[in-house]
Amino acid sequence: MIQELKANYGHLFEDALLQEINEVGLFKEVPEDFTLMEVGSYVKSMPLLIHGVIKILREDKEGDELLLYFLEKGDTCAMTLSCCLGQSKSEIKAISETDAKLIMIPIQKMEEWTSKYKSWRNFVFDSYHNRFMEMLDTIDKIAFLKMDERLFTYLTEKAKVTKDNIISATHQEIAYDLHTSRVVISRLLKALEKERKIELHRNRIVLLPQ
Amino acid sequence: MIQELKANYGHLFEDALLQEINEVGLFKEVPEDFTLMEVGSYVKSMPLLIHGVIKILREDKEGDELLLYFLEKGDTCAMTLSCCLGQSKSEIKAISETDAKLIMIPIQKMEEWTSKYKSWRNFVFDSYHNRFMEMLDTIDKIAFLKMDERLFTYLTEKAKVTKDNIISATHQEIAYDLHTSRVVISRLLKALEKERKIELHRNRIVLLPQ
DNA sequence: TTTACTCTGTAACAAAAGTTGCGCAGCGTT
DNA sequence: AACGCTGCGCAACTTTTGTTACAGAGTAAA
Repeated sequence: MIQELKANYGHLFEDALLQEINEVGLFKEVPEDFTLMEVGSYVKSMPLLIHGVIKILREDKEGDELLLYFLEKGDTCAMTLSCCLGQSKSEIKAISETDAKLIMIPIQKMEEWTSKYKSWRNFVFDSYHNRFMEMLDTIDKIAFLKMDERLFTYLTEKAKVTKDNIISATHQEIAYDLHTSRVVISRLLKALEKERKIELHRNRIVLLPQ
Repeated sequence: MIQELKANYGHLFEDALLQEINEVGLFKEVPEDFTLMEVGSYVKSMPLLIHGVIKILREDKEGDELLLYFLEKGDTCAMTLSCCLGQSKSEIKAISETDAKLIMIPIQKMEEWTSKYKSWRNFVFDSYHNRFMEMLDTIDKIAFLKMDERLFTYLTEKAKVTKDNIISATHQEIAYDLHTSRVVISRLLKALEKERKIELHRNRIVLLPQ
């Protein structure tokens, strides 16, 4: 584990902290589409993402979903931070978008490290900052963009995080992420295809270079 | 100043910290509708809200606005925190909803206190947590609610923070906060009046007890 | 009082998004 | 090949939201 830890967090944390992480951290490997966290579940540990992509979703009482943002390697989940420190339940859902590798840190260590390591404190603050910016970005998108623009940004961002111009998803899955209906997505995808921005296939969308 | 500081933050901070705040903090009193922060402005100090209500807005390139949430006494602005620590420009706009009293803390002190005082650290983390929850709430509202529900929640929340069932605002002002058009607001307000949830007057909306 | 301005109500229309229903193509299973 | 399932396309329609235009009410200043 130590190599992967160093590769991703070596520039952030001092050696003593890396050592501690290595001792208490639990290495975890999950396949694609694995539910890492459910709404309402208690948070017992905080994940450091080493490899892969995690998508963070919001869910309302009716079970409607909305994609908030993607986490990539080097990221951690601000909600977990927030919940650990606030001792509360998770307000979000986390699902692996690809297979992923994580290091799980027991929450007791978090407070300890916050006083002990300046680099850890900075990491936590930075994470909050980054997630805060992502949230603003998400709000911008739902508030200021129309569905066709949201859809296209969704596709490009998904291509970006997975580093693949081919998006493997059904129209229904995309509709869930954007909180709309399958028909609407099909309609708008068709329009994007007519504009020669994408190519449509079964279970697969190809982003065309502009 | 020390009394107002103690009254609002005494239970949070230890005496030594209160003393420091009292020494370096700048007391500031602003009237209603005063712009405390513009998008793109540099953040030089962090506000602790002592009295009044501040509304936090998001603005896009076209100048379209959207209300994010209200800050009340005991709150601080997470964006300021985030910007101070990240050394960046403000991404939001802050306007006093009522007249307000604040204590402005120079940003240099923030880092210092973060290592020095556990209570300060907790305050900062709690603020992040609270703001994070507010953001989720805002996202829920724009993503999952229709405009009529958003309007009604807006009115009840505004009544709650100002502690007044009479809301003094024009339809246009409400439209700006909810990022829609005046006509839409007028239409929906009329419907709410027909449902006997509100009473409409010029420049004034009365929330009726249910 | 007259004037000017702001705020609100309403109609008529346009655009965007959501809904329903159905047909068919692709694909794996039997 | 026949069957069944899922994914997609499409038409027709409804609802919601946004736009434009205008009239009248309320208010303040001249």
